This record gives sequence, structure tokens and C-alpha cells, in this order.
Amino acid sequence: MESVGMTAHDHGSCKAERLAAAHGFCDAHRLHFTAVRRRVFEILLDEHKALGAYDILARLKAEGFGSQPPVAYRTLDFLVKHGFVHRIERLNAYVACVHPCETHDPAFMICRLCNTVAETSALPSRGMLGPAAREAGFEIEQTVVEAIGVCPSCRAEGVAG
Amino acid sequence: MESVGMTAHDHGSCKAERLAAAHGFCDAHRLHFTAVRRRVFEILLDEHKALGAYDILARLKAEGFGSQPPVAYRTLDFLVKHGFVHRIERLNAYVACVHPCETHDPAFMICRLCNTVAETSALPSRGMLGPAAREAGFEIEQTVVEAIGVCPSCRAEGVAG
DNA sequence: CTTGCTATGTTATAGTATTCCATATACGGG
DNA sequence: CCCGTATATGGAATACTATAACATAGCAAG
Repeated sequence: MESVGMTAHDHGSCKAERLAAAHGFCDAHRLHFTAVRRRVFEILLDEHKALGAYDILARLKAEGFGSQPPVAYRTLDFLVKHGFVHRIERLNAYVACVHPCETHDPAFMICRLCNTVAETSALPSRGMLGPAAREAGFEIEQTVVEAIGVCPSCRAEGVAG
Repeated sequence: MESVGMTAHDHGSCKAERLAAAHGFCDAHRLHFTAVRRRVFEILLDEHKALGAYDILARLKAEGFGSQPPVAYRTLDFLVKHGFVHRIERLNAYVACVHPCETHDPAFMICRLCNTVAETSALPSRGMLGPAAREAGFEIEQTVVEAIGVCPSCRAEGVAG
């Protein structure tokens, strides 16, 4: 099982590829990959960390984009809706998706010390909830799977509490 | 797999038992099961729905308890900390736990139409995240597992969208 | 070029949560 | 029993997160 975010990888090409993929996806689906949208995606791609809407808004403001909350929320909504970005419920924050253009049920590992977020797949977990859901007659439409803990580098630093 | 909340059960005794269990747990652990704490727990026990902190605060206020946000948040923190209540991240809301006094990794099925929340166990899901976490060197301390969908009664009413 | 859709920008407000300080109540040691 | 400490409650003020509603601008198709 692959889990991008806490393992070593060529981040430069990682970022470039996903930017290109998003651009391609938008072209293919007649979506506008506009300046703000591109910029927000880039900001999120820069780190495997979750950023709050207001963090992003601050950066946009500093770069001459609109400065009011809807600017950030609308842009994030667009990116989330099309699968470029995921919302982390536990943090009220957002991370770039590591598998753009593929629909999936993401699961996250969140470091409570450095906010790094690694993404992996939750399909197995939906598989586990499946039986309980079937028994109860509940129809699953979406899953939120987030593990909170300590990432390898923070653990190595012995910062843990 | 048992999943309380969307299946028929004797709710009166369900509530009484859990109240008694909480009281017993507090006695045993030298914790104060005070009036506000008891009342908030009762309010949450009344329904298998998630209530926001401000919903609860409104009821407390109407009953003569304090009326400021910390009253609700402190009480909820206490109840969550000791496992009587769970926070539903997706809803910024709280539900009474169906297995008081047992430590576990809960998972929830949330009806997006009527807000009913059913609780089941997430241990299998941690089991699934386990391999990914081990591979990444991530130490899981807590998991958030929430399925969003439509509950049996809403589905029966054909209200679904 | 005009009509209509999508996107951007802004104001105002709603909803969620915490920090800090003051008062009160419970509990153990003397 | 009284005092000192820890815990619990009440409240003011503020911070953080999110949305509604409306106005303007850009762009594409007829």
C-alpha cells in the first residue's frame, strides 16, 4: 500500500506532474484552471501539510488576489469538487491530493506535531464498514478516515509527548 | 457487528443503563458527575443524533445553567475525555457513546438527511490503516472514521437526493 | 454585439471554539 | 473544624471557520 507524504520522493517532479495533470483534466472537462485556482493548488502542492482556508487567503492577498474569505473558500470548493484537493475534517484544513483525476476514498495520517498529512486509500476501510452498513440498511456515499498520531521524523526527534 | 443507533431497541433502558454506567464510572474514578455534566449527557442520550455545542448551550441556558460557550465546551470536553460522548468531526457536533466505560475506536454512520448517527467499531479500520502506517513509520494514536450517507428510514421515505 | 453562463470581488453576518479572569465548591492535611 | 489546594462553574472578550447575498467582469455561442 502506497502512502505518499511521509516517505522520500522527488517532490519537484511530484508537484509538476500533478499540476500538469490538473491542467489536463480541466482542459478535457471544459473547466477553467484559472490563475487563483492554479495558485491555490500550487500553494497546497508545496508541502504535504494541511493549510487552513485563512492561511491560503493570506497568501492570496499578499499576491494581489482578492482578500475576502469567499475567494479562498470558492477556490478550495472547486479544487475539492474535482478531486485535486481534500479537506481534512479533523483540522478544518486542506491538502493537495496525491492522485489527481482518480476518484477514490482517501484516508489520511495526520502528524499532530508538524501537521504533515500523508494520504493513502480508504477502500479497505469502507470494506470494513460495509457489513455494518448493510446490516443497518445504511447507504454509504462518502467516508472520512483520518488517523492522528506522530510521523516518523517527529518521532525521530523525540519531540513526541 | 453491532451498530446501535439505526436499529430498533428499548431506548428507555438504553438511556438509563448508560447514565448509571457513567455515574458508576465517575464514582470509581473519583470524578465528579455534576449536575451540568449529567444534564448534558442526558440531553445527548435522548436521541441518536449529533447536537452542536451551541444547541446544547441553548438548552442549558433555558434550564438555568450558565449561558456562555465555555460552559458547553468544558462539559463536552469532560464527557469526551472520559469516553461518554464522541465528537463527530464532520458535523462539529457530539453524540452519546453507546459503549460507555470501554475504550475503543468508534466509527460512525451519519445520515445526511436526518442527522442520525449510528456508532460501530473502527478497530478493523485501524487494522487496515495499520500496514500503511507501519510502512510509513507513522504511530497511530487515534482514528476518525465517519461514513456519510442515508439511513434506512430516510431511504424508505424516498426523501433521498 | 448581445445574451447568458462562469468567475471574481466585496460587504456583512453566521457558526464554532478558545483564552483569560473571577468566583465557588469539594477534598485532604493539620 | 479550618485552611490550603485543586477542581468546577460563570462570564467577558476574542479568535477562528464558513456562508449568504449582491455587484462586476470575462468569456463563449448565437
